[in-house]
Amino acid sequence: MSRVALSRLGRSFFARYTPLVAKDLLGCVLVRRFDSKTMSGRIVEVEAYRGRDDPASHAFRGITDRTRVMFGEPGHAYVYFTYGNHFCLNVTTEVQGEPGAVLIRAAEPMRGVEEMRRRRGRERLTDLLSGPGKLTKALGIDLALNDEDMVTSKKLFVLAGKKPAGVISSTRIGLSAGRDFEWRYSVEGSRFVSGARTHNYRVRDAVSTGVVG
DNA sequence: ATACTGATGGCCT
DNA sequence: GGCCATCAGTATA
Repeated sequence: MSRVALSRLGRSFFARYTPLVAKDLLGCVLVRRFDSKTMSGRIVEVEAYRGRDDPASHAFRGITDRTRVMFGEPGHAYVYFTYGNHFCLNVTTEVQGEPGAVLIRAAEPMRGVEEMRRRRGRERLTDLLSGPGKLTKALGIDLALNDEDMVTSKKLFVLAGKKPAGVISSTRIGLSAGRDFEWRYSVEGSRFVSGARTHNYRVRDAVSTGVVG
């Protein structure tokens, strides 16, 4: 059995222009580790958020209690609670003092699938990590992990991965300001991105399995 | 396939 | 008080 040693992403990876970090995170492996369980997924969809130049960013209006970690050391988890129901996971970017973060929107399940199913209460692989709120629920990520240093953490980190063949950039989702930037990046052709169900993939699945809902 | 809506709570003006 | 970096369900067709 052969094994490829994947190395953890270091500080310098994150200390760069946020849209570049976002694009380079595609294909990397997000790992969530508990004492006895490990879950992981290949990142397939992300969004970049910056600061004063980005009206969609939480950091647009400057530093607050919530956004402080976006201004801090790169490579930390920025976790926030939204819509009264969900958590979203970001990784901070840019050099210390310069705000930036990449929202991890979707991933392809790898290790710990049964644990993710249990936490999500859903069976299909494409329902486990295919959206920012789903992903945090499946991986057990909440405010307790806010500001976690993902460069050194045993609980949450990112491994380098294979660069995807095709990358699509598009406008970001679920916001009103900042619609002009194409800072959403996704792996071309992936069935594991958010909203895939409402596009062509359901049809393809139905054909390949011979089952139509 | 698309549209909409309720849940539910923190953040910011 | 209004607005969300969301999701799951329902309605309509």
